[in-house]
Amino acid sequence: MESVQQLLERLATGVIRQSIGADGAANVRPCGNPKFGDYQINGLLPIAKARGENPRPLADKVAAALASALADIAEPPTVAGAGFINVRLKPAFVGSLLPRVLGDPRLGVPAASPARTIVIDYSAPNIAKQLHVGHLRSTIIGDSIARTLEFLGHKVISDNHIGDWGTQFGFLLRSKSELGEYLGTSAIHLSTIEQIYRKNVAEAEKDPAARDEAKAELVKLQAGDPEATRIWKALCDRTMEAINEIYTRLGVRPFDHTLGESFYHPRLAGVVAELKTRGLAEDSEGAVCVFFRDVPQLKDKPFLIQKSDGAFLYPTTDLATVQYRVETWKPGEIIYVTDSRQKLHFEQLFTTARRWDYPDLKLAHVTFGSVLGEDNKPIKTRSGEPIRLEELLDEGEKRAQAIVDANYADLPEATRREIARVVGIGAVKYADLSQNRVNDYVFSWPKMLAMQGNTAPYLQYAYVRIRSIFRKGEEPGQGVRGRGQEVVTLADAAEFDLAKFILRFPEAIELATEDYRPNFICSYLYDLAGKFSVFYERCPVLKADEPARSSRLILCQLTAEVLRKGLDLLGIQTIEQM
RNA sequence: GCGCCCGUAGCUCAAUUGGAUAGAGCGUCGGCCUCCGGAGCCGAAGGCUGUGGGUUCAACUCCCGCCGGGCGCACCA
Repeated sequence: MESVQQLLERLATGVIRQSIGADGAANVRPCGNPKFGDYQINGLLPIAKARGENPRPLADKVAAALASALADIAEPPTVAGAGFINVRLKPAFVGSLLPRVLGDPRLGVPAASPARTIVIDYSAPNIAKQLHVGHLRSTIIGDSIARTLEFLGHKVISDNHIGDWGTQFGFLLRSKSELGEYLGTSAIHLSTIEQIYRKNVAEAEKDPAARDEAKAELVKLQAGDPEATRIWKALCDRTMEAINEIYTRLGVRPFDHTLGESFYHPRLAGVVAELKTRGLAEDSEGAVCVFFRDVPQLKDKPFLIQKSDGAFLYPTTDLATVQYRVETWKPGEIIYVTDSRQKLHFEQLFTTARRWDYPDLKLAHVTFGSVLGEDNKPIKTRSGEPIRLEELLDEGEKRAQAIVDANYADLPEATRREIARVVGIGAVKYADLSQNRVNDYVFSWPKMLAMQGNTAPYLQYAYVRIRSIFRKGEEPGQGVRGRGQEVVTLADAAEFDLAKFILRFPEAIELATEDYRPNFICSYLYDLAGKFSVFYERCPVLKADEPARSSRLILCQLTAEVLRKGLDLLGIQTIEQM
């Protein structure tokens, strides 16, 4: 269904055209300050400027015409400031909308039009390595963006671009008999594989013979040697098994595709040849490069697609990946979620891809900053190693468990454990998603697990309190829907305020989608929970007389559903009690 | 050297993409429990948005210059 903002935009733009004959958009925004009203029309200022007229008289004219056009929707609009038109919604209009939102599986969020095919590339772990904090942001930000785009009705294709090819396998395969033993018999832990890798790297640093052996192993693998290939395959399988366990714990959606770098290997020579033929790439100092001489920021930053020894590089694979994705899925857009340090690489990649064959393809690099420790430096263990995701999730659950045990000793143990799991994992994810992704953020257990402030536990608790009303009142919740009640009465200011805010869920989704910023969903949900709290303190639900009781139950139900859906778009679960 | 990103309350962060009086949490101070879950709610104090110019009816937001911090820049990914 159409959102309130869209409705106002459509109507006001029409009125502007009719009343003053201008083509400009109404540019409807929520009012920054509620004292002015609910929505403000900002579009008259640019129109007046273009015409060289005083905006106030123009705005007066439009406001007068709007009064009748919006008669059922809003109070007569008023003009304020430099030429803003303020719109104040009528309770009856808002009340009439709520049952429709309740009956809408999308909770009032309009479907994307047109729906597009969007490939999203995130997480991208490496074979033979454990997931660590470095993978956390890409994985959960990507997952949330994928969920949100899909909710809007787009065709989303998630593709995990695994690091399954490259020099690390030379070092690993040097120990292939050792690996073969482990991989052949039982499940080997990734930490053992990492140890073997580190041992070989260390040896190669000291001993040139060891280095040559590693190189020779890599060559064998790349030439398709059966033994090397078998071990490599087993390493990939074992790693993905372990990584999928973490994905399951994290609650990220399964990837639609997991196509690693190795998948693109057969295409690489062709990519280089084609770019050279097309004149986009050229030989330089023995290697093959793409230059961007006409782009000021990139003019002294070549993009290397083939080494002087003939080997291909990360950029080559990424170009081949674009080619494959376009051929296979014909997407309108490809989104990459990686840390901001790779920004230059993606600028080069995108520029090259556009020049190559894909001028109309939208390419987006969604960047994010580092996770910092309490010392404001990238978070590490005492020994300087990256923190493994497994440990991190363990600790989150453990800390949540301690809080739950202390507060709810009366609940059965299994219930407490489930609560701790949902709260602990949710807290870690929410702490990350609630922040503007471009900044670094400081990782802090006490803050993310706090019950007050913009945290997952606070929102989960808000949800639980609402569900508790339905349990207590023996109202099944779903019973509220389909009761056939047409109008919600909104007598109290707190009811009206909450109701209007529920109708703004689509705005939050739109903001979050435009710039791939899940934190807009977070701050909306936090504000929603705050408005609900005010309502909850001031307006008894179960003890209220009709029709207030039914109306309030609908408000409760809607708040709960929006909270649950919003958290779901963040990849965070809710529970019924905690 | 070149390029990119970031400087907002004591601390950790928001700010609807150029809109009206820059908002939260923590911390500090003060209120609210015969009432649906107090892990809660309400209120107060706290700001020259790093800095100097510019564009605009309007700038935390855009442009230029400084000062701080981070990151990246030819054979790793």
